[in-house]
Amino acid sequence: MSDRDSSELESRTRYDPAEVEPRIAARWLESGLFHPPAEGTAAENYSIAIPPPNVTGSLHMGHAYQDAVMDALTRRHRMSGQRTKWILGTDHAGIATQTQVERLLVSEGTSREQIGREQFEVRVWEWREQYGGQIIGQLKRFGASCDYDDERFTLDAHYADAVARVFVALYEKGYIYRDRYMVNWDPGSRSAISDLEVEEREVTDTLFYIDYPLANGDGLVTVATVRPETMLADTAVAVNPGDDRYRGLIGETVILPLVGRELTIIEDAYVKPEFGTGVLKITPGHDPNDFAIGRSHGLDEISVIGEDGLITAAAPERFRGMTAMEARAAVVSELREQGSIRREDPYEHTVPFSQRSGERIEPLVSLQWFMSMDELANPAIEVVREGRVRFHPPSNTRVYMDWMENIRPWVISRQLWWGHRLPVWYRGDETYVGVSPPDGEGWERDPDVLDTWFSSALWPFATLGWPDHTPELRAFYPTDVLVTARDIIFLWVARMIMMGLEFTGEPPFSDVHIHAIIQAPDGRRMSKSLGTGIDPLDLIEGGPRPPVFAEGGAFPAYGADALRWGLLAMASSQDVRFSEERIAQGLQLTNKLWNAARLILLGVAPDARPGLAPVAVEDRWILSRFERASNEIGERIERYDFSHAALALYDFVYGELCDWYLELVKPRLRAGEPDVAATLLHVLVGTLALSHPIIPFVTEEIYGFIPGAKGLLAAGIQLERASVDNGAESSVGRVIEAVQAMRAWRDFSEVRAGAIVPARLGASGYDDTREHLARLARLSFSSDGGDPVASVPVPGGVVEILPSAEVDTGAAERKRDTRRATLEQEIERSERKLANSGFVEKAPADVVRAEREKLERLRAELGAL
RNA sequence: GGGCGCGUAGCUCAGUGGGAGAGCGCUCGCUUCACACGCGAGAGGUCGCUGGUUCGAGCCCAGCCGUGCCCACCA
Repeated sequence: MSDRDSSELESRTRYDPAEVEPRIAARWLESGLFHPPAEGTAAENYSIAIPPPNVTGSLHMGHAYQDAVMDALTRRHRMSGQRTKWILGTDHAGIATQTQVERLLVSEGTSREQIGREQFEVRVWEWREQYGGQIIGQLKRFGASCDYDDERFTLDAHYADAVARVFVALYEKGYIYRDRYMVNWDPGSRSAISDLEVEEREVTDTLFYIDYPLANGDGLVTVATVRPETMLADTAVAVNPGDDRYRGLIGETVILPLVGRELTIIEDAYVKPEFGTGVLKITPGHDPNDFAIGRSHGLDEISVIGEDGLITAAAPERFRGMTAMEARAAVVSELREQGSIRREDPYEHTVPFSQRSGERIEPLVSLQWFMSMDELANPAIEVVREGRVRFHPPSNTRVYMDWMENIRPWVISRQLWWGHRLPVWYRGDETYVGVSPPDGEGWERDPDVLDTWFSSALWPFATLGWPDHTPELRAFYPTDVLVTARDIIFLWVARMIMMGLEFTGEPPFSDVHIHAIIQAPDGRRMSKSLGTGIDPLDLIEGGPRPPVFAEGGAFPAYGADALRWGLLAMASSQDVRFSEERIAQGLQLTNKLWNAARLILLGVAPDARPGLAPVAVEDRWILSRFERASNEIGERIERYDFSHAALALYDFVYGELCDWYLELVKPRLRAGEPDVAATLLHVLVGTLALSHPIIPFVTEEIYGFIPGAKGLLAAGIQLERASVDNGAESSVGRVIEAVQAMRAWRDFSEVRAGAIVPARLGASGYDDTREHLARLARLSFSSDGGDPVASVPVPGGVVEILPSAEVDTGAAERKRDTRRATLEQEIERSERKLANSGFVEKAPADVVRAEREKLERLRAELGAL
């Protein structure tokens, strides 16, 4: 270590992430370490494809957590020497991006319709130029070790070509087809959307009971509906075939009020006799159930509500041009006037809303492109069943299977302008589907674009150059693991598996880690619109504490390491509340590690090097404990159990390395013992390497000060392994217990904190650690002296406290009484347990033996008092 | 309606059959030459409720209560 290093370490008494992290991030990026050569095979290499964030989005807490997980995995594998690629890119995010730009246009007093499609696309690309780099910059600041030299975008020319090829191939196989069918129409985005983009919300509507007179004038039937305006499109009335009340009416006709159309009374088992009146109006044009019934009975499909949300020419003249809600009011008012409404009840139920626009879904029959999923689903079910793709935790397997086994066709066309335009052209009745435009005159391209998730489904291989047989594809596909939250298992994970199998013959990853969702501190969803979001960058660099926190004020600059550690530590179950305390704990950990390193690096000789040369029992102890911690943390990470890995790391650094080992060896370090310097450096470097995947910045920074260290810690290091040493563990474990017992006694007995207390060691097993006990408990051992004023039990015997001015005998006496009472209680409990014949006969022998030994110990201690 | 979770110290959470733990907060004591974003020692839980299995239950089983999320075509 140079003098400059030394004086720098001397002065930097606190770890300052705000100063360190940007500097380290820059070194990583310059190193080229994150851009692996496209060599070897996917089996020997390691790769993860990032769930591509929206191109114009910014890093939110979900990303931060997910990226901490992926980076821990990526860094760990890279350090082990594998070629490791974290595939990076962004998603064009059709509806989301288009909506943002449309909002901008509105604020400029124009609209996409006014400026036209071509100009609109220009504006979106401009928007992308302006905001597209933001999240990438944030990932760099976060320390995510993605391959930034190889960034993809789902609308790149090559990617677009892959999308078109997939479309054409599936069309040629007959899986993709055009059809008039009922879809979820989102009036907000004026597009069809898929079932997965719809969410059900509780609303209170009015249930209207409306009389439909029989055509023969002989009475009427009453139907119940919450959407009276759709009656304008009724094409039948249905009853349950087993419903005796209406059996005689089947085949009869009723007159549709306000319209006058004759409707046949049909029978269908779907109708629930107990609901309403047991008579259901059938509106195939505006209700998914009615649509199905209509198709099976061959009914007409009338659309009285158009894609613009207005009443169409299919309805009576006087309703035309009204919005659906206006039409409802008009219909109800006319029905009321003619006395056709028999009842109105408030009715609570769930109705579909668009997740995107938040508007109520209008089910419509529409001409759209669909994709049949059954053929693709079967192999995707098979790979999971065979365990070639595994979910972690495994409970998600069932969620996946249930959905896949009941999969329905997917509406893939969207009436948007931002996205992959369908590779489809029309001329009169002709349809042409191909990757390039058809020859000849008069062809018109389909204006629609594909659902964003269609292109996302190709992500793991389209990013690597598919359909070309690139070296990247060979080296990094299939990827190893997919890390995501459970909300996109269907939207994305399932579809990637299906597409991967169909087009590459292999599943795109072998493991799927479904991680916890971080909720706001108050338990609500973290979301910008709810005001419950927390910006990860505010935690990293310091920023205002948002209103979800009661305290207010500003976050300190915790740094990316603290955020990463905190997020990993807090998230074990499927939902977890955000806890700022955990982030603060992460900062403590980085500061602790920094200062432990300062102690070691400023204490050892300049020519000291890491080495395995344990001489004292505590050296063997720390090496053994490190070995265990290393194994445990490694296993936890490999099993996607990041919270326990993070907590185990904290426990090792605090509870073993700093609290005990460093305290135990301070005298030897000051004395300049070369062996202890070697062990200290060895353990320090080992700890840095072990923690690097979780807290990369501070570990890299410290590594730069290790004497003789070359290159980057992120590249991995060679470290000789020690072995577990049970003897050393038990010997040091014993002295730790003894020190704690002595400190507790001192505190209780009100002995002055700094006082050295004369004592006599009346316990065995301290041959190697007698001096440690004396120093850490501030005792001065002697072999003579008068009667002890107190006797403190420690493992293997007692420490007898000799009279001195430092010890208040009254306090010592109180201590003794308390201890006596505790001992008596515990002895009674233990005796009772051992007197229980059931326990002695049935419990395992070692449990019983341990209980007997404990009882003896307690009795001996009581005797000594 | 079906499924997946959760309910343990004031707060956020570990703990899956043999004497209740961590971090933060709180109390007491320490300006001990790595760190006051520090060190040491404490106080504080009938482990949601009720039954059951077991020699023994925070942990296993059943039911109930509370709470969060996902899926689902009852007008």
